[in-house]
Amino acid sequence: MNEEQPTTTNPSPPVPEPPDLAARPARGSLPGNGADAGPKSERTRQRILDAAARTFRDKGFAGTTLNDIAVAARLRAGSIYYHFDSKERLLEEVLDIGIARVSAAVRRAIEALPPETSPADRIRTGIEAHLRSLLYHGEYTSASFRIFGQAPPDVRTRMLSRRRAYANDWRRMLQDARAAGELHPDRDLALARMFLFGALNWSVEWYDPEKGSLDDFVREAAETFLHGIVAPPNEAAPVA
Amino acid sequence: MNEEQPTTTNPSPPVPEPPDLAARPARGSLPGNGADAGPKSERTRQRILDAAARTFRDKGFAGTTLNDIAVAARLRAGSIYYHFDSKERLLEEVLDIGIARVSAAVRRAIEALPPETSPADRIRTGIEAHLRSLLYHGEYTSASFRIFGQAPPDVRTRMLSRRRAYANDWRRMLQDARAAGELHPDRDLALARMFLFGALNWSVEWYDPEKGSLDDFVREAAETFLHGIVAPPNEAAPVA
DNA sequence: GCGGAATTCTAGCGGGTGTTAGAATTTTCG
DNA sequence: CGAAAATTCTAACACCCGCTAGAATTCCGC
Repeated sequence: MNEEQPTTTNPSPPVPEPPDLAARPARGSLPGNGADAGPKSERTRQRILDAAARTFRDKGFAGTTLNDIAVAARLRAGSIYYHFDSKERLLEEVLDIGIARVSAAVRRAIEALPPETSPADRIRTGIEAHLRSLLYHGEYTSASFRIFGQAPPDVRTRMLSRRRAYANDWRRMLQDARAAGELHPDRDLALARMFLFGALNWSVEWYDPEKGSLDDFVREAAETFLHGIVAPPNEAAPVA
Repeated sequence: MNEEQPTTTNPSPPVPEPPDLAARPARGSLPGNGADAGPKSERTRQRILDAAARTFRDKGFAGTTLNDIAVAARLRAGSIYYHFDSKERLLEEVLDIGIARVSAAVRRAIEALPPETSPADRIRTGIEAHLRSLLYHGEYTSASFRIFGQAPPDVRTRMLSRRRAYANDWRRMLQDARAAGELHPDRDLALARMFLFGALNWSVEWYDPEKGSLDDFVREAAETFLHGIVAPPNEAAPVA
């Protein structure tokens, strides 16, 4: 299931990170230059983060050794402490990146829609964007959703506010669709939203990109959530 | 999120366990009596299992100490080894119980239906049974679905066959419904099935029994999966 | 209430953990 | 080039882990 991903050296993904992620303290303060740290060690920082995300996802938080991460990032365990204050804060940043990437991708996709797009179509677009981002940055996003339950309590509560913000985006989208009369009036929207999260996030555990195009997958996923699996009753021609 | 469930002392659940769970070796072999071990230590065994399930679910496998379990089971860590061969096998039994309870509950519920029940109604019943059992034995079942990813490889592969068997039950139910013409012909049934698992199992993370009756919840869940959230197009009276 | 089996506890071994201080090395740039 | 800053490594500390052997205790039929 997790036997050495075919990713060769993990090319940094061509997705612009949301710039406000976390004003990182950067232990070695720069002398005069107040701007960003030299990109020299920034790349090792990224290597550590990538390695941590992948290892956390595969072995869990407590099951991951700082040495595991160090080996994957091609340095020694002690050196990690030059870039991060503790194992816990390393986890926190990984979780943060995972949530931030997904929620930013969804927001961007929806804002790119023409203003007259119907609320139901916005939901469809949101689902597709969530899935794409979830499956593309598998290391961070699936770590974010698999490891969350085992995070130390303080980390978890700090993450919860970020989650809530993302959940609010979806709550709003669903309410808009209902207000437009596009949703079945009996549906419980809170349940539907949690259902959706469960269904979508679980896909990182089983989706296999070799068994069909990603485009088809995300389209079909949105369709299944919006319309269910039961055939519409209008011109049902019962076979035989 | 999991701050001390209101369960006081975890009363042993009144659900008859499937009897073929795992012919447990019972280290202290009995002299003449070949039948089951004396119920004396059987209850401590259960206490250990309950404590292990809850602690595994809350802290993950590697994050759980044998001492954590021992404290929750009111004995000393070394004593656990009288009942179980290793931490790994303790995990294995917890996972096993979780899967077995859910799949047995679903099978039983469906076999209790009148034979003329339509395939779609069978699916509805299956969903409701899965959810009920999932939420009722929260310790084992949610451990089973949260911890699976962090289990040691050999444990995981051994569990996978049990999972596959349960998945096959669902595959069959969905195929029957399609053969009966009750499902939308375009739907991808493999995707729908995984969607369903994700949505249902995620509910252990958020469902709050104080916010509405379980009956309403499971009914609404089945409805959402079967028909989706979008309003049927027939007599759509656009408001405004 | 005695005696032997069943169950639990105590104490400890070997090993691996996160973390740190300081030395060693590499990078940067005047 | 050479010195100062940035980065990495080495070696160790204190601690806790899963697990085991054997002593201590509890249980239970006679």
